[in-house]
Amino acid sequence: MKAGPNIAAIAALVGDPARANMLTALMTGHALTATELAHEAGITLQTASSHLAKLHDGGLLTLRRQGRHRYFSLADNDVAQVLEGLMGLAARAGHLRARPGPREPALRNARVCYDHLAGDQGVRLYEALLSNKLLSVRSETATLTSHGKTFVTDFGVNLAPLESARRPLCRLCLDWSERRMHLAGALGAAFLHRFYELKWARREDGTRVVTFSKRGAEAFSALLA
Amino acid sequence: MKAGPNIAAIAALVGDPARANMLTALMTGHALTATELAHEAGITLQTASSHLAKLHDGGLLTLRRQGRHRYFSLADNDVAQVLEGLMGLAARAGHLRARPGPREPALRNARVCYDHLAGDQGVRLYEALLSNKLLSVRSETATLTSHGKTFVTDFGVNLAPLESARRPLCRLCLDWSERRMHLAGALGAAFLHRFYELKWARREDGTRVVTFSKRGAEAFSALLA
DNA sequence: CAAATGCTTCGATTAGGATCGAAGTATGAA
DNA sequence: TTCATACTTCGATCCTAATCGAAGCATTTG
Repeated sequence: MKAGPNIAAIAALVGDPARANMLTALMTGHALTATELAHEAGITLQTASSHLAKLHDGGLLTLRRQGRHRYFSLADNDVAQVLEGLMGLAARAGHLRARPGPREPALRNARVCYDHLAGDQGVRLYEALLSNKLLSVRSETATLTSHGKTFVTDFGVNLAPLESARRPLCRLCLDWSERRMHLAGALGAAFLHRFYELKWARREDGTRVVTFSKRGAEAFSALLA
Repeated sequence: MKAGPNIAAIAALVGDPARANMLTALMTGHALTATELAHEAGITLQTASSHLAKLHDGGLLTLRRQGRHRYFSLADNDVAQVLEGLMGLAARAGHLRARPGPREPALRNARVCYDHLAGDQGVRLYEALLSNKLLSVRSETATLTSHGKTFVTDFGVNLAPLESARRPLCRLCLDWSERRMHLAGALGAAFLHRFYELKWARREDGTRVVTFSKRGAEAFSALLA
């Protein structure tokens, strides 16, 4: 017997197909109700309720009661990151879902990872910030340079509330498709939110796919130049 | 049904206690035989054989036949990283192993993560390299600065074979205990190897714990200063 | 208040897979 | 060739946990 945390319990939680489907659905970053998650996983409400209780007990989900609804979401970005890691291993092992479908390439190009942009475009954003010296990396949390702060503010993101919040401003997250780092944390979320706001991009309903409009893609490229 | 890799299959592999024990044992980075792993997990050889076949099929383990032994090891650092991530979630959820024991603090201080140094000391090393500008981070793979190359060579690491190898020289890895980045990749492995060589540190038998000698700890601190 | 919606708990069924004994295969040593 | 070691395969057993129907609880709406 070895010392250390018991990973089997947590992994077993993710290891059930129904639960894995629910967790995958929550990777959009949206909070979903028990009913929605049951539908997503293709099981009855009773079964879903039991699964959700387990996931909640295991610390993978947070629960927000609102009226007669119970909204579940991923506990935090750490959970999302482990799920992305598992996706990486699964993709490599060739354990792709039944039908890769036409969405697969779109998913690799740009997708929501909990609440920030991942995929090829997510990596592009992160790398551009680095090479333009707007971001400097040190330990897990990157920090904005003074140039970076100006840049972000000019782009229309209000930094003050983000900086005072408990959540780290900049964090790094590893892609399963790109196998490279991209920007997470409050700033990562703020960027994606601003892209939506400017109508540069939008989320495909019920999926993690993010599509850039023609104008949005051009503006995005110009921003990174 | 969502698009994307099937994480349930992989997670289920890790989700069985016997298999999780084997994987945890392999986090030392040492290759182990089926018999050793069976003993480690507390199961018979037949059962272990079946589990190992599944882990191998799932791409989590690599197999090296040597004589009448079959040596299993983790497929690569990606697998180790996901396991570390799971440990982080498990530790947080309070799902610690039966008895934390006196090894737990030692494990947090310094331990082997696949083949490089993790824990508090691992983070110290990484941060010192960064703040002394011996290492610069960009995307997932950090790179040695020219000062860094001199430093590493002076320390007694032969860089040439590492640089020409297929394995990335510097990679980053996230701790479950420290929740911070530390140095992995060929260079991370080389550092740990050199620490052993200089007798600054040694591995506790059968565990992931790394203990620094008094002289070793002093020398290590001096190196990072 | 009653009715409807959203979710949980209980109980019974069922299926998958973890386990080990026994027998079989492969490699090495004598 | 014979024996021993290292491991795999087969088959039977057993147990956990996933599942859903039915009933119960909570909250909102009318």
